[in-house]
Parts: sequence; structure tokens; C-alpha cells
Amino acid sequence: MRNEQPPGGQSVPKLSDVARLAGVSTATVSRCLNTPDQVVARTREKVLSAVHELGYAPNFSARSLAAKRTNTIGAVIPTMENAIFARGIQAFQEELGRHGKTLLIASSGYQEALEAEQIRNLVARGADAILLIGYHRAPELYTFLERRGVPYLIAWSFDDARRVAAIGFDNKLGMFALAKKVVDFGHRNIAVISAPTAANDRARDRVDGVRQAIREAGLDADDLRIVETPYGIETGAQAFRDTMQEAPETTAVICGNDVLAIGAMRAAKTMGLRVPEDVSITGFDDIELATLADPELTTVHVPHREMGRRAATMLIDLLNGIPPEDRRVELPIDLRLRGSLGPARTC
Amino acid sequence: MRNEQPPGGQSVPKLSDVARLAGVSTATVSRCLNTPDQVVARTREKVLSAVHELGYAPNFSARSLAAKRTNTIGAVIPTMENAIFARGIQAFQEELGRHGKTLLIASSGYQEALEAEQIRNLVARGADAILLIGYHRAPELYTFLERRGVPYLIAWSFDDARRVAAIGFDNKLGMFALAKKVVDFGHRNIAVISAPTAANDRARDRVDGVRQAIREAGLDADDLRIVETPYGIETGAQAFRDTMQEAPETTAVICGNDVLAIGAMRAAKTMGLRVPEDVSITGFDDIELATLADPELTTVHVPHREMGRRAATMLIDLLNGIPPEDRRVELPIDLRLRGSLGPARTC
DNA sequence: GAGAGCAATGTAAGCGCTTACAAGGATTCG
DNA sequence: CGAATCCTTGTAAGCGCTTACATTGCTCTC
Repeated sequence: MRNEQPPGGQSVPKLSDVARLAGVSTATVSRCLNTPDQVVARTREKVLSAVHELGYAPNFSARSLAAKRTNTIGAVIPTMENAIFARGIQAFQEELGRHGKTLLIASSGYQEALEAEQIRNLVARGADAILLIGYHRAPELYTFLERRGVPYLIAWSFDDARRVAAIGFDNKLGMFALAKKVVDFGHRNIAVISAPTAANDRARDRVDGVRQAIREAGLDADDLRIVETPYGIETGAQAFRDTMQEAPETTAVICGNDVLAIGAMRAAKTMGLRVPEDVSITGFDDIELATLADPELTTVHVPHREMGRRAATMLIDLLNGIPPEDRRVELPIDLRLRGSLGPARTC
Repeated sequence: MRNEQPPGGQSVPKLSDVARLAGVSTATVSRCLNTPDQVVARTREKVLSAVHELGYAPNFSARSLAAKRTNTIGAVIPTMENAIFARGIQAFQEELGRHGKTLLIASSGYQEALEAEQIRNLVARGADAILLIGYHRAPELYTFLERRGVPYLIAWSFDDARRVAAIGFDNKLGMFALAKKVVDFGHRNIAVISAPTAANDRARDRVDGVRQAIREAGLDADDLRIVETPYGIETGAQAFRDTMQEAPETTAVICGNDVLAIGAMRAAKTMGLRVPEDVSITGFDDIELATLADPELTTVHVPHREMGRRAATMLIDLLNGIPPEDRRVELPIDLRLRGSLGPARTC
């Protein structure tokens, strides 16, 4: 815990020091701290004042070891760098804090193997429960968690067919609604810039949503130009440039997320294309950037903070033994139609 | 650690299970895992294959309790929501991971009392060392950390006069250079929108930098209009509106950070003010948003990723006993002159 | 070839806490 | 008023690991 005997002076007080000072047993001190109602008021005061006097703080490792519980919740997110998860995770953490839990965050950099490692790592570190983003991962990981008895919750995705605990939204439906609007605006030459779909069900669902909208509009989904590129503004910009060069007839570019869309808008600007007169661009997530862009970005709004907050309470419910099947929440999402989407140019 | 006996079946393997299977003592297994060179190759292989067969993973609580070391580094940052710290912290975490350390993050929401609580919390949770943002905090906290023998590193600020370990930059100097440029552009009616300075030395230093530039230009620093507002795009926008209403003669608004500046730019746009023709706006930090704004934001560039990465190695050095006075790094910062700063309008 | 020296492994004592169980004391009730 | 009951507190056995120290079996050296 400490890497050395504090050179400063006295050593760190332990529970037995408090017990001695208060004139009670260690069990009583422990109870004062954990289940105060089990201790009569007079004793409690004595103990608490001893705690205060010594500046005692429990050693979490010892506590966890003895109690077989760490009060730590783990979360593996694809990235911390972008605002997509930051806001939701912040709310998640705040709510956990309110319940006396600590959050341990790991990021996987959108790499499946790294995610698996991080999950195992969090479990080894004693996470009582784990928050995961999206459903896609090796089945062994799910069985691993179940064997270990570690509850988990999927967030940022929701699929009614899966029986695991989840809070999220229907990525496909959201994108379907948006793509439908794009079609309604008269666009027929549509391109999609997506994050890599191989290990990312959210990205995949979103692309599927576009496809379905295309089909329902009586268009041929095979004509849809789809390009996948890693997450980032610059990659989005590059994908946009490539797309418009190879298919200049494109009038609308549907991006799998706001970050790619912002990149696309920036590329459009440098290419001298006006948005939305020459080309419409849409995103997904409604991060803060969306309304900062000029024109503002048409996108699908996701209630990040609410999702984070409720994910925390759901995870605590799971910890309290509520069965996962009962903890499944689909959040509504809605379109935010803004300036970046306009009627198709009639060339 | 686990909240119940796994319902799935066999229980979690422990070190003694590995020892039994490998036919060695628990001490040998422990050494295999921690100091492999102390174990002869043949034994090591036996042990490792037993580890693999059982799917053994050490219990971190037990390990920490016994070894008095958690391999966990704590960090208390003002907020996770904005990109300011996200990038640096991500790099920090990546580098820690490379050294087998885990990062435990807490956020204080820019509240001094909450920060104190979080620091004590991280220490109680056994953080081997702690990363803090800026110097400003109650002296008791510093003595607390020193008494506990927990090394700490200050980041995002650098003050050569302080002898504690730090990696950062000179906020005052950076802002001084920027403000000088603003003055060079002919601006005489300058306003400052700053984050609250009471508990934030970075914000304070930046304002001081502006003041000094004003004085050195032979202007009266008392004429400088300074408004403080909490961190956020919308608060920045509001502060800008107030400023321009009360002092329409203002030709340049120097913001304490990019987020406030972005808010100001947005407000300018809605007020029909052209940037930089009618009013120049500058920021500080050079977050991603800065180059997405239109016009792009003139700001002070901070090497976030490098700072995060090096903070990690420095903290590990501290853990290895290198004295804090030797671990003090001032990073260079430089101006990024972009479109949002132009000559003062000659009304 | 015997003693010294060293490398590899084993033994066992905790690390600081929680909690099952036991014990004592107060309260209630017939 | 004694037995049954409940409430409060104490006793002590671990939780799973690390590590000081002891032991064993080598390899060297002269």
C-alpha cells in the first residue's frame, strides 16, 4: 500500500489503533464503519472520535480481501479521447460515487484483443461488476464473466433479442430514421463513411440502418458506396475526399458518427464544396461538436448523460442480485435536423 | 472480490491451487510471477503451465495487502468531460500500462473541497503515487501526502520556484506572449474571459500574463476588463455577450481557455459580429476544437500527449526513489496564430 | 574430497480487515 | 421473579498473497 515506512514520522494508523484508543474491539470499530446501526450511539461516538483523532482511513486492500468485495466497478471503453464516451462516463462515475463505488476505467483503443485483456485485468483487480460498450466480443469473455460471477452491463447498444443486462439505444433504428430523412430530401447518390464494423456492432447496426432505408425507398442498396475508416477527424476528412473524388455525383454523405462527420465537413470546406448546397453531411451521437460546426450538423441525438447515470444504478441493482433479464433499458433517440442536411442538388 | 461463490461451477483458482498442481510451494509460484529470474527454468515452466491450465489470475487485493504496493496510480483531474485533460490523461494511462501500472481516475468538478476528498480517497484506496493538476490546494494536503509517503506529481503547471515534482508549462508566460501579439495587432480595448481564478493557479497565471503584457505595452492594466465564469461553451458565450454589451468598444477578447473562446466565437456569430474584423478572439490549450472553429482559433499550444506520457515515467521514477526536486520539467509552449486574431478595427 | 559459497526452493508469519460465532447484559413476559 | 429473547460487543479465524529466513543440494576451490 505504502511503498515505505513514511519518512515523515508516525506510521499510518490501522483499525486496531482505533480500537485501542476507543477502548473497544476491532470488530466494533469495523461495524461502526460498515454497519453503524448495529452499534449503540455512545460507542459509535467514541469510535468515530478516535477515528478522527488518528486520521484513520481504512486500507482498501485489506477490506477487499476480507470482505470479498472491492466496491470498485470497472469499465472498458473504446477511447477516452473523444467526447463520445466522456460525457456518459462522467455521469456514470458521478452516480457511482453517490453510492460509494469507485470507477476503474480502461480503454481498449477500439481493439478487440486489448479489450479482452482489459476485461480480464479489471476482474483480476477485483471489479465487483463491469460496464462494457456494445455487445460484440468473444463468447469466451461472456462465459468468463459468468463463471466468475461478475455482473456486467452493456451500454451504448440495445438489442431486444439479447437477454443480457443492457442500457442503450437502437443504433440501426436511429440511423434508419436519419437515412430516411436523407432520402426524403431527394438524395439518391448517397455514400456512407463508417467506423470499422468488424468488431463494432454499433457501427454495423448503423450501416444496416442506412441500407434498410435505402431498400425501403425502392433504391438498390448495392449501389450504396460504403467506406470504413478508423475513428478520427482527419480520417473522416480523408474518407470524404476519396469518396467525392471517386464518386463526384454523391449528394449526401452519411457518417457513422459525429467525429467522422466533422472531418467530412472540414474536408468539404477545403475542397470548396458548400454544405448542404453541394453536398449534405450527417453524423450520429450529437456530441458537443455537432452544434459548433458551421453549418450545424444534422445528427442522431443520444442521451449520453442519462445513459451513464442509469447505467450506474442498473449495475448496482445487478450487484444486489436483481436478475440481468430485468435490467434492460432501451433509451429513445431522436433526430436533430440541422443545417448540414438539405435538399439534393439537382445537377 | 467476488460477490458470491460463482454459481457457474468451480471456484476461482488461487495461488495455492497452482502450487499444488505444479508440485511446488506457494512461495515458488509467487516468485515465478513476480521475480521470474529467481526461479530455474524447468520449475518456471511447470508453474506457468499450471497457471495456464487453471486460468489463474492473482487476487490484487491480497497481493496489495501482502506487498504493501498496489501498482495503482491515482489521478485527480478537474473534469473528464472536456478535451483539455482527456488527451493528456489518455497518454498518461497508456504509458502507465506499459509499466504494468493501473490508473485510477477521480474528477473534482473544479471544486477544491471535492478534490481534497478525492485525494484522500485515492490514498485510502492504496494509490502508490498521485498525479495532480496545478499547484493550488490546501497545504494540509501536501503534508498529508508527504506523511503518508505517497509521491505526487503536479502537471499542467510549472513554477520553477516550487520544489515539488512537476511537469507543465508556464501559463503566465504563454499568455503573456499571446497577449503581446494581441497588443501588437493594435488592440487597445481588450477584455479577458477567464475561468474562476480563486482555486486555479493556471487560470490565475494566465490572467496575470495578460496583465503583464498590457503593462509592458505602456497601457493601464486597471482598464482591463476581466470577467470570470465557470468552464463551458455556453458560459463563455454568455460572458462574451455581457462583455460586448457593457463595453462595445472592445476589439479583442482574450479567453483563458479554448472552450470559453469557442463559446465566445459562437456568441459573436449570433450577435452578428465578424471575427476577426469586428472583434478578435483568442484561446489557450489548442484542443481539437480550436482548428474546427471558423475562423480557426488563435491560441497557445500545449503538448498534451507528451505531458501525459512523460508524467507517467516521472511518477514511476518517483516511485523508484528519485527525489522530487530532480523531477521537474518545463515543457515549451508556442503560439498558434490563426484566423481569429486580426488587426484592431479602426472605429 | 571436504569445506565454503551460492542458487533454488520451502516454511511460515504476517499484511489489515471482516464476520461467524460466542458471550454477556438488558429487556420482556408469563 | 426466572426464563426466554433480543441487542450489543468481543473473540478469533481466516481472506490470498508476499517475503524473511531456513533449508537443501549444488558447484567451486585448494
